[in-house]
This record gives sequence, C-alpha cells and structure tokens, in this order.
Amino acid sequence: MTEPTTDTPTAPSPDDLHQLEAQRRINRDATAALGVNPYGQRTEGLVPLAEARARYDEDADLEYQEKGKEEGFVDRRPVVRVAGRIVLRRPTGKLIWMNLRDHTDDSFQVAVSKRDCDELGFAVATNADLGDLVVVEGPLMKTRTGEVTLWASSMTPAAKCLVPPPEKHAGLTDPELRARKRYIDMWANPETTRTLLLRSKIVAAIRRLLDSMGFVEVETPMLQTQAGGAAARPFLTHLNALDIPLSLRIAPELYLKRLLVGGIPKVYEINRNFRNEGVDKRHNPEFTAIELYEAYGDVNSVMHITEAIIRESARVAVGAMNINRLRTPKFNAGKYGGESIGRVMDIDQPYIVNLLDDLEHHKDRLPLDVYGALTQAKLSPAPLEALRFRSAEEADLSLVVPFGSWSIDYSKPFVRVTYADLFERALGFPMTDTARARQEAQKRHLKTKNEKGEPLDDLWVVNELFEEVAEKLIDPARPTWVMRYPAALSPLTRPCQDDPAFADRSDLFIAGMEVGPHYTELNDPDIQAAKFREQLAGIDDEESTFRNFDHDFIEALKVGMPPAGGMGLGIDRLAMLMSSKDTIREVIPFPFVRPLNN
RNA sequence: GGGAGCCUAGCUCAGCGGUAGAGCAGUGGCCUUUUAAGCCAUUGGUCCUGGGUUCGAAUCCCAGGGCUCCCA
Repeated sequence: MTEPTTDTPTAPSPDDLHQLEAQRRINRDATAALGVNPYGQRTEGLVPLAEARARYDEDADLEYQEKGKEEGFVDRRPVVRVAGRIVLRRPTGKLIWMNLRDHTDDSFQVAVSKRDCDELGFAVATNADLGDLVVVEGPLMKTRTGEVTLWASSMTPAAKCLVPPPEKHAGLTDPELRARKRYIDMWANPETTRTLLLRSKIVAAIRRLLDSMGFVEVETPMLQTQAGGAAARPFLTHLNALDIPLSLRIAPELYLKRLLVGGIPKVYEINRNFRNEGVDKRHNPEFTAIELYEAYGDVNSVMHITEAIIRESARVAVGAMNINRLRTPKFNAGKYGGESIGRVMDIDQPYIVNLLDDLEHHKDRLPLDVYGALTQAKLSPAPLEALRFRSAEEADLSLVVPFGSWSIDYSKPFVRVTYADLFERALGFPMTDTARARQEAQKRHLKTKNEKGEPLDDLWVVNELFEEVAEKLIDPARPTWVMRYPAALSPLTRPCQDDPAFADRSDLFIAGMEVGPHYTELNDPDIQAAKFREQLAGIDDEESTFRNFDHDFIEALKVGMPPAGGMGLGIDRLAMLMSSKDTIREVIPFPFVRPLNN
C-alpha cells in the first residue's frame, strides 16, 4: 500500500494557488485516492520509447488481428513497459489516446481502453494531465491508420506535473523563458534535448579520439592568484582562509605548460573558463574550451589534431542527423520535416546506404534505440548484402553539416592561407606597405588610434584592415586556416624560423567565426619574460590591474619546457556549428540569465 | 555604447481612444481506432511599473524596468 502524498506541511494553501495548479493538485489527489503513489516508484524493465517502437512485430500483429478471438490463440505481440511525459491527450469516452515523449522519441502513441486496461490504469489515465510522467505497459499494435501504438494493459503515475505546460502546438518560444526554465524547454521543445545530447556525444568523441592518440586529460586551477594565459577581464573573488583576493581563471594555458615542463608530453583540458565581459549570442560569461599541448610538436602538428577533432565531431553530428530523421514520428512528419521511424523502408536506397554507414561507424556508441532502427533497415526488401559498405574515406564524403544558409563541408582538408597572402589578395597591396595601410584604414574609418589618441602601431592598423576586409574573403562554408600571423600581434608565440616578423600561429575560421588559435609555443624563458614586460608596458591602467608578470611561469620555463604545439578550441562554438544553432545559449544547458527581481 | 521592435489569460497571440478578446490549456457534459481528435457549455486578467493628456487610456505622451534583434 502506498501512502498518498497530499497535505504535506509545505503544500501552499489553495487560496494562493493559480487556478490551473489548484486543479492539477485536485487531479493528483484523485489519483492518490485510488491507492497509488502519484509520484511513482522504482520500475524495472523500462524500454526507451524509440526502442519500443522498433520492437513492433508486424506478423504477430496481423496474426492477432486474424485469429485473436479464436479459442486457444496465443498472442505473440511483443509486450513492453515504457515511461514518458504526456504531450498529447485525446479522451474519446471509454478510450483515451495519449502521446508520450522521452529523450529518444518525440511522440509515441499509447491507448488506454476501458475494456482492455486494468481498472486502476484507466482511472489513472482519466485523472492524468498534460505534462505528467507515467509508466505504461502493454502489447504493441498498429491502429487502422498504421501508427505503432502501445495498447495499455496497465498504467501507473510516475510524477505529477503541477505546473501548466506550454501550449501544445506553438509550445514555449520566448528565448528568455526557454533558457530560464530549461527543464520545461527540454521536453516542450525536444530539439533542445537533442542539441544538448549531441554536444555531450561530441565531447565524449573528442575525449575518445585524444585518448587513442595518447593524450592525457588533466584539471588545472580554476582559482588563480593571477589570471593569465589570455587577454580578458577576470571575475574576482576572495579566499577567506588566507584573506587574499583570487580570480577565476580566464585560460588554463600557463598551468598546462607547467605540466609539459613536469613531463606530461601530450596533455589537454576540457573545462570552463570565465571572462567578465559581454553576454550576447556568442558569449557566455563562463564557456567551455579545450586547450591542448603536444610536446615536440608545433603549430602544424596541432592543426592536424584539430582537423581530426572537428572531423570526428562532424561524424557524430551527421550520424545524429540521420538518427533524428528516423526518430521523427510519422504524424508529425510535416511539422518536423522528417520521416517516420516506421517507414524506413520508404526511404530511397542511397539514403539507407548512407545511414548504415553512419550507424556502423558509431556502432559502439549508439543508444539502444538506434540498434532498433538498424534492425528496421535490415528488414528492408533490399537484401543487406546489396548495401555495400563503403570505406571510411568514402563515408567522409558525406560530412556536410548545415549552418545558417551554408552547408559546411568538413570532409575535405581545410583551406590554408597565410595572413600576408590573404591580406594582399583582399586589399590589393602587401601588408608591408604600412603607409598605404594607414591611409586605407582612415578611408574606411577604422581605428588608427588608441583610447588616449596616440597612433596605433603599424601592425595593429594592418590588423584592423585584416579583420575588416580580409577575414570577409574567407569562404564561410569551407573551414579555413589563416597561418603565420604577424609576430607583433602574437606575443606568446614563437616567431617563424625563416622570418621572425611572423609568428607560428594559425587561426581556424568556420562560418565566419574564429574557432580557435594554434601556436608553436614559446619556450625560451628570456624571450617569454621580455614579451611579458613588453605587453605590460603597452596597456592602460585599467587593463594593468588585471595583468601580471607571472614569475613562477618564467621559473618553470627556466627548468625547461619541451618545444611544443598548442591549441585552443571553443567547445560551445563547435557545438553551435555541429548542431546548426546560431546562439551559444542553445548549446549550454543553463546559460547565464539575469536573476529575476522578487 | 548606439538604433529598432516587443511586453495583454498558464502558453501562443489579436485588439491601437469608447464594456478586455481568440486559439490552446482548464472545468462540466457526449463519445472505444483518435492524429494539434470532435461537438455543446463554461472558469480564468495588476493589459510590465509609475506619472501625464483626455469626459474616457491596453491604445496617445513622458520616465523607469525587462526582453529580442541589428550595429559598435
């Protein structure tokens, strides 16, 4: 016997309640009065909705329809137990239709019939509200219109939704509310959950890839006495025990390099950085980045690693796109622009070949429901032997992920262009012609002076032009490396061996976004110390409060850091690219939102 | 930092100087193969806040708050 959970001491008085919540409490209590806990209990043998759908057995169903009423008939229809949130509810008298949603399926149909379901189950279904979590069990059948349906033999409550859910068609659209009430957004807009899960899978794939390459993941301090490794304003905090100020880190760089000194040759960290700057569609105050260092590598070796990481991410994304097409329920096909999972066979053969490639590639990391989809595809009239698996290289031909109006192709080697070439191609004169650059910058009303009105150094003017004109020449649909940045702009990078005016730094651009810088790292302590001093000299008072000469880091370099390549890659931006989302908020479960007043 | 737009029922939105509206959700009734189920009836409001104009303001004006988008 379960104890009804009504009239708890914390339950608000009915007077303060919104009418809609009050009604839901009444419905919950009515369910409790049936002698069942409206908040459920441990449940064994649950099957994800997509897997339940895949378990439907056409032969068994037809057999049941033909001979179901004959004496001694044995029902061979698969029986499943599922859990989900009620997203649609259509009571038609003694038959209640419901559509459940979970992380594997947007809309899975369940029918609770007064005749065939147990008495408790039908009563629970009668009291159920949109948004409730329920557990349902029964055989899988198809309705007259061909939709796979769980024909309930029992139904129990799992949790009451006391909050009125968003409108069932238009849903929750307000961007602020979506971020603030993510736990509603995630089930009201299943795309949100898909995006967050995709991000997770990408990060997991990156870890697997780097692990297989012999890289070691570490965690370095978030709380730092001086926030270094990047130019950004830190968040300030305080350590009470020692009564000293601390900063949240803006980058892990200087600690990861200390680990190179210590003797971990291939090291990386995927973790949060904090920058006390703007909040907009591309910036969250805390963001996740991967930073990676390879001893005895250089800018070129880490560029290869990044290409591998991004290509692997694209594979995960493309695999997820195909899987999601399969998951999209038939009756919402128009709404989501997809196919029904029950109609895989209708999809043309090249598509199936493609799909099987992707499934095969991700075999080890696929959720159960995708195996269900694979099973479906195998049932296709076309014999499986005819579906030739292509090589991994061929499969890479399909690594195209849409972003905005572009289809970004991750399969080809990324475009490579030097800073100087791109500048000259864009402006029509070489970047060494600094007089002309200054002239051109003035003509375009670009910044040529600092805040104090002093003229900017030549190369900063060149860079203004570069960012304004040259970066726009880069094809947004082709990932592109800009290589060999002017040394003056990259103080923490090693100058190129053949020309010290340039530094061994490459930046990767995708879809007009700067995704991550790559370097041959500086490991001469004297040059590094000089660069620190140089940097500190050229900045204004406000900036200098946040910048320090990191003596211990110089000490570490004096001990001897192996020559190394290093790179940083914004995980949020990568997730945006791979999920076709144009705001960082979409790829962060709980992005920063202004706290509500009262 | 500059510009534009928005804020009305739980959700999605109409109304733009004369009684506060619709759809969905909710409630009551009918309905055992429905597809955003349907039909009938019905509950629900600090029209973001404060001031002003007006006989009369959700609507016009001013100030503030919040959100969204564009630009820097």
